[in-house]
Amino acid sequence: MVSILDALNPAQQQAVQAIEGPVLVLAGPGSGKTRVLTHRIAYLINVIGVDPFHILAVTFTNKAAREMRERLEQLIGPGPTAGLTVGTFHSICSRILRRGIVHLGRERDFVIYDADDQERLMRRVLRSLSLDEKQYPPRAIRNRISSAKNELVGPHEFARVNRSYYDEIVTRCYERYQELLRESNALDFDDLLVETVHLLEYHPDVTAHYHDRFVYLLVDEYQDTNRAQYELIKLLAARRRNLFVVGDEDQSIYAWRGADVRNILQFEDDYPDAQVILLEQNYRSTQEILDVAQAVISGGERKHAKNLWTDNGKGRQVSLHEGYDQNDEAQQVVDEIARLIAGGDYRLSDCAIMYRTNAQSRALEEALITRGVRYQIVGGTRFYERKEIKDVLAYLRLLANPYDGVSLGRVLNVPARGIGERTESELNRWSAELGVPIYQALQELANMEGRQSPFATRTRNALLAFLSLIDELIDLVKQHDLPTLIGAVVDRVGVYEALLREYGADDGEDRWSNVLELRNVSNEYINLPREAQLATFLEEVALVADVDSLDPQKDAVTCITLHQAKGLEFPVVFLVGLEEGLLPHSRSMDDRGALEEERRLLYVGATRAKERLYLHYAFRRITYGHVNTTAPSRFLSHIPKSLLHPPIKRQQSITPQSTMFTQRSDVSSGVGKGYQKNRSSRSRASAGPTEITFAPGQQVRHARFGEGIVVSSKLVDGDEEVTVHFADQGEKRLLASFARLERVD
DNA sequence: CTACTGATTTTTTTT
DNA sequence: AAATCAGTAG
Repeated sequence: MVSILDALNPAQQQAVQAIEGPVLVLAGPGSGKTRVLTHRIAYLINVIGVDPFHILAVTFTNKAAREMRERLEQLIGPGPTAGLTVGTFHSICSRILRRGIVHLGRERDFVIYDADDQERLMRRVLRSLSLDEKQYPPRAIRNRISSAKNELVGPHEFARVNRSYYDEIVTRCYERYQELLRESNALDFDDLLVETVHLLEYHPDVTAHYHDRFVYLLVDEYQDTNRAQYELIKLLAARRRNLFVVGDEDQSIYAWRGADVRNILQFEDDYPDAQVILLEQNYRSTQEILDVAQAVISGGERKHAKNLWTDNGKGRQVSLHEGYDQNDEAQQVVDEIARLIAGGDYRLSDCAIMYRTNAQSRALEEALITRGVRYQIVGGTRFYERKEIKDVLAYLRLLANPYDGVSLGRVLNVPARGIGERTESELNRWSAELGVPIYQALQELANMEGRQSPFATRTRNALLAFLSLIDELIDLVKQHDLPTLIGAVVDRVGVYEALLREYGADDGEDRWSNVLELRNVSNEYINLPREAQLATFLEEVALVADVDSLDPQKDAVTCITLHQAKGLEFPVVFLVGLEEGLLPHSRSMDDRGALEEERRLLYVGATRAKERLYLHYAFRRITYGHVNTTAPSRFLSHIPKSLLHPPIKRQQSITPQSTMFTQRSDVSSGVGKGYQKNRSSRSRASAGPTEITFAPGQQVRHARFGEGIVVSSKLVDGDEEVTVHFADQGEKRLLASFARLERVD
């Protein structure tokens, strides 16, 4: 009991022990706000005696939720945390909606559409309204609708407020889009929030239920909540008013996604009796790092300036480095990492490289590969966004909900089965005419006499063959557990053959191993009741974020975007690409608000560092395939020279151009080859019949499961299936081709 | 309908 | 530099 308050400073204690009612914690970076949240929950449970069942904590990512749970278990033991609800807005809304499904006037469970699905649906909308995709880009319209939804603006109100001709088009799309969503039994990402707010607004009994259920509400990263999330919280907290929010206006970096800092700035207006607690002491960084961060942020406009301080000591000076180009920049970073590791003070996992755009990771990746430095990369093309994965998932979603029009459209001709563009649009048109989902239209077609059919016999047969394939697969759902089901679907559909045909042997095998990995992931759902496995899997797959996959145990350098780095910390941080056009990004330069957000992004990045911070920019950079000379970021000019280690040129000094060229071409060709070799050898391992390469007793390491001992190994479907006993996880069966088992000697 | 080829466009950030 | 698109031959 004492331990809950023991390790906290007075301000933190005050927050943790706050009496009932609204509480606003304004917390600077590294001030232990996550700690305060965790300890607050522990305090509520252990000291106040609150049933964890009555506590709801909202985090920004699933990873943060998981970590909070873990720390809580360390603090008060696993038993008392059992009934606690911790999750992201989206996952919590998804759960509330599934429970309240009957109020939504839907009979079936819904599927969740991600950005890609949204865009496909929008294409269908545009086509059905005979609008030109060139003139009205689906993505732009989707964005428009998405921001409207974030502000809880429905089609009707949208039309009322926005009256330009273009907006009239958007309104029509919005309406049709919603119709099609409903027909597909689908909700898009934004709908999860919107529908939940509506559910609570229009169903007082449901709200009452949640008022009884969630007596204590805690929200992290409150500065990044959007209007819908704000309303949701307001509704949930209305009766009890035990709302505990934590945030930092200086770390608001999601305005482009609808986040509204006013939510945190006006908290005291919303709740005049709110206790406000300021956490200014920083426990993370050295004073030198904080000074630089402060200098960056003070250059901007902000409401209440915080005064960050630390007693961590002065630490090393932050350094600023100019590279010749992005490859040189990457080289400098990797050299420094190698130097730090060799010095023995740091491990690879202590180092993080942060950048503004995902595209910047490529040069870094190449440099890391050439030097043989292990790394994990967050972002880029996410696993669940890969085409082959989305295709398989589309089949699975279709089995869970055959009315899902986007998924149906996605797999209708994948693999190619003679149903082309023409047939597809005719099918769309026809089902719209009937006013039924496509799946139902196909069923009608099956019941029709051949000559009544709007399709030529050959086309009709292709469509009916597809329908019976789907029906055949639907029958499998009840018969198998999830991994077996996925195996069966993939097999019946002929995914492997299709991938080989489409991408050639090497890439096809790579993609195939992704599919096998998907099946592997599904193993985690095997203990659920069979009928819940598929739905739960699909839901969680839709809501995972990329940071969620970050493994802090793994000894590897982390490469991550500044946005995703929020909430993380590393002893050593490299911020790269600090140039005009990149940070601030060129797309943010003409808007004052956006520009300020870029500044905060740099601030967030700098404050991730505990001990060492390196700032990098390049003299020139290749973008869109051609070379541009760059200027150092304007934000750097706000940092007093005295705070920075004088800019260091490359160790050998900037060598004559010719040397630079030889050096770089060496590097890049080396990378090319190394990378290729790497890829193809991985592919070969999974191609066709292989040999057994793991022997019982062999010590191995897996990224997620840790170290283990090989129990047995056998050939299955031309792949090596290794059974490994892991110390923490028990026995797992893994496929050698993609599990990336490392041998430990 | 599919597969290939050359032209054109594209990246900001993500739950 | 890579991905997507449009047009064409089979």
